[in-house]
Amino acid sequence: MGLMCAHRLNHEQIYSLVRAIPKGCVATYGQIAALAGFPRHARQVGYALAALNDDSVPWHRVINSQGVISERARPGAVEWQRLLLEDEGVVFDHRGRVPLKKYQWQTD
DNA sequence: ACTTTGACGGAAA
DNA sequence: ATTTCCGCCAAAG
Repeated sequence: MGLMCAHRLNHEQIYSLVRAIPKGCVATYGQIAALAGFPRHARQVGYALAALNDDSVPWHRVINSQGVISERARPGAVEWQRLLLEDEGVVFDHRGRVPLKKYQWQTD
């Protein structure tokens, strides 16, 4: 039933947290890992999202710690992600970065 | 039981 | 500011 503290970070834990990111906000890979209880596992969050095959996960709300949309193999993916974010009100700065101060999901 | 495949982040130079 | 180094590992075939 409830959530137990797992001894490893699986993809579903990551997806659950990403589903909780409010519309119009962003979270960083490292932030999701830390919220899951695995502070230095940002890369795994990227791996999980790369393997994603689930429409219910708002993967576009996850960006890197610089406020930049991370590069990936598939051409056009970065531009697509930006459009999805802009559609929900996220405004990028002139360098193509999301101001984290303004849009990062605050939890605590 | 391997081997391959990937959307990171912090520190140091 | 930019580059390099290194720790990080689940899932699918």
